[in-house]
Amino acid sequence: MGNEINDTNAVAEQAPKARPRKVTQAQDAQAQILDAIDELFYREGARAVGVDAIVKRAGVNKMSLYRQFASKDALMLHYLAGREARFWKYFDASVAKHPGKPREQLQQVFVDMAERVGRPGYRGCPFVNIAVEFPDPAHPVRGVVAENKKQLMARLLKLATQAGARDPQALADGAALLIEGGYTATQTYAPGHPLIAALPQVAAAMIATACDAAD
Amino acid sequence: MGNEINDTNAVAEQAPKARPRKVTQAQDAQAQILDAIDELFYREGARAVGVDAIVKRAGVNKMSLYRQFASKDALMLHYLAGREARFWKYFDASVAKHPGKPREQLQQVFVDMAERVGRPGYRGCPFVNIAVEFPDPAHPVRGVVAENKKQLMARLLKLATQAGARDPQALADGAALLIEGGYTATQTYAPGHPLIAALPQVAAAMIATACDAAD
DNA sequence: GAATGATGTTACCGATCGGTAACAATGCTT
DNA sequence: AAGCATTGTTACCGATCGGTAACATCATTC
Repeated sequence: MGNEINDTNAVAEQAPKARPRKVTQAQDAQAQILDAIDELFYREGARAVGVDAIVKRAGVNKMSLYRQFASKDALMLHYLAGREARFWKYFDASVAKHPGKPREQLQQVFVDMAERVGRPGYRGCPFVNIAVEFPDPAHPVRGVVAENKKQLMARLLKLATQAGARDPQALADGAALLIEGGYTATQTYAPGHPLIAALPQVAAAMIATACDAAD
Repeated sequence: MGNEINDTNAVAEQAPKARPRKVTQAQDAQAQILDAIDELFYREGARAVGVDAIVKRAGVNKMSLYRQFASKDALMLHYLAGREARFWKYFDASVAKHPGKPREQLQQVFVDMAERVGRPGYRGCPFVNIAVEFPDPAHPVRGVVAENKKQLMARLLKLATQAGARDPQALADGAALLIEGGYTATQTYAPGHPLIAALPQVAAAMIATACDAAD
């Protein structure tokens, strides 16, 4: 509601010790912080990025950060929540391209993933990265990672079942391994490595073997 | 009242403080340091482990470390060299179990790997981990990782070719993706997750599809 | 206009980071 | 015994880590 932008640019009267001060709404600061960590944590790693770098990029003050978030751990949880939402947005978009055709849906997941992670500068799966950065399984971030992968496995199993695989769990396992492998290969090999481009074909062969009649 | 605490600068006259001092050979200290980093870097991550923790665990002095190694980066390179040797020892051991049978050799790589990485407390592929911890592709450690994976791909391609795959490169790509996926899944899922145990079966199906006559 | 609570700013905390200077003690060589 | 290089020890460096106290300034409400 209500008020206009504060005009801090009125320099008509310069008080001797009064310095123009930028006043930000709490929610604005929060949004800027979330934008900053989404970029910084992903690009450089949560462990490597300090709060000073975060506030600098967000353009807010450090105290503004700590009045919105309890700790850096809390920041990481918010970061992961945002990344998880984005992940499912991608996943659902792939599925939505082939309504009622689970086999094509599963295949499309790999096609879109290969396109996405194959781009130069791709930095890998944020869940994989943060799991590696925080080896302690009891660390809060590990819970978010586990939950994401658990739901992913459930979705894969559902698709494999709907696709008519003889052994749906086996196909879901294979798909899950290929997904983790595709993510990781972008870092150990390279985002543009032919291995990444081969991901859809490898998945296609796996799906075909699992679904087509053989025995 | 003491001014003896006050002067930390000039310690001229003091009682003879003869203290027993442990003297270690340089090579002994070096070996202890290498043992320490092999454990610490792998267990907690190279980024999370400080040199103070290293010298403490190695039982040597910090200066002894810096007289043997130029920097922490140099330590990480030594660590990776050791890990690479161990990796190829495992790989060659799997291959050696089936002389002259490339298809069984390739399969055995997955069987042994699943057993190894499925153990509780497994902390993932050291190359994957350090690549994630140091996002900058120009960092020295990334070169070691790239070289290891490049050689792995070459070995996989060789095995796939010898195994008579119709498209050896496709099989090698699939195998490489499964390997990366198996490593990573131990961290994002868990070392004891059924997904890891399913790795050999998934690989077996992939190998069969790639090698058995179809068209 | 005064009170009030939210925000901005500065300065600081203890701990740890990777790395080093300076010097005391040792062992080996001659 | 004397010299000498190597090793052990302490104490320290500047930078950065995550996090906070204290206070100045703001916007809003009474």
